[in-house]
Amino acid sequence: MDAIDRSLVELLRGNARLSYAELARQVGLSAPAVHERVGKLESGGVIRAYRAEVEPESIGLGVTALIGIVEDSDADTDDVLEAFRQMPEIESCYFMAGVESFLLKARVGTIAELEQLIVRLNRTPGVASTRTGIALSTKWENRPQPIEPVTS
Amino acid sequence: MDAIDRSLVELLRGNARLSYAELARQVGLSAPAVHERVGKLESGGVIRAYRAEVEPESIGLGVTALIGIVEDSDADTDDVLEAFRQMPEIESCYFMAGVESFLLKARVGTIAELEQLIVRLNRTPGVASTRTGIALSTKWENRPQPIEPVTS
DNA sequence: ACACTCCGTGGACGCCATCGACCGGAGCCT
DNA sequence: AGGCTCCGGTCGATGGCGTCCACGGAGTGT
Repeated sequence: MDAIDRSLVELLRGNARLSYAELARQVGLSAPAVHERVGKLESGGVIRAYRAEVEPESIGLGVTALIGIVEDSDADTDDVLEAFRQMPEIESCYFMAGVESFLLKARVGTIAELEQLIVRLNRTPGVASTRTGIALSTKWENRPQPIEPVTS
Repeated sequence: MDAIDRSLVELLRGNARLSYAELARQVGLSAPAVHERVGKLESGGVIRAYRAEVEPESIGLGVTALIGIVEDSDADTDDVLEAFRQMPEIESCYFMAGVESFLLKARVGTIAELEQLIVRLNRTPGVASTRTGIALSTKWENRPQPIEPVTS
């Protein structure tokens, strides 16, 4: 993970569809060298995936909610997690410090669907209570921040 | 935005680096047809960007926090937003219903940096108070959910 | 029926991805 | 020091891909 690798990661975070040839020009290596480096970043787990970022409304997901979860004192956290994993509406899941063990980011089409999701969450074994906040608008999301040149 | 467009969006959400030729095979069209459709999805704002998803720890961003912001009663929301926009640590920014006007997802390298960020947030004109939750671990993030075949 | 538009196909051509061969420097053993 | 090995790069070749363009059929309004 040297300076060139960091440049490659930064370039691909900005535009995942850059060709190897273009990446090579940007970092001053040959295309095969870049190909190999990127391959290692992928198999080494640094690059997890390449995703198109889509306007949620246009795929029928206009409602974004952030939901805090309080667990029962005797809950099995792994089971709760597994239940959440089965709910495709939950796009992100953080295990948090604090009273609320989890914070979920969920996306649904309508408020009615959100209601159903919350009911399902509250019914989930191990879940004591939920607290839902609705995002009225998303100002930005997953903005990549420039990589600080830390020598590691 | 027909069924084929939805397939293309779904394929690219799963893997943004698929070639046009491969997309074409998957949806049963020719490569130029796919090229044109994807171009229209991009310029029409449906596809906003293509990003590599990176393991945050490996780029020195091991600490994730979710921060709720309460505004002063006389705050100018646009100014507050603009101040947030200047802080690269803030990866996502949602305008929320409820007492906390904003919910921010921030990523920093260390707890010390988080402390500095919180201080800066509290000093920001228009910000009355902040409430920070620390993510101990990220179970998953930005998992794409399958597109429901809504006819719109 | 005609013309127009939209959206696709097929062909062509230059660039790109990817493989294999080669090469030079770093580290190490003798 | 000399030489071995390994790592990681360049170079060259080739098959596939991206992308432009000309063409054609379905649907539509006049």
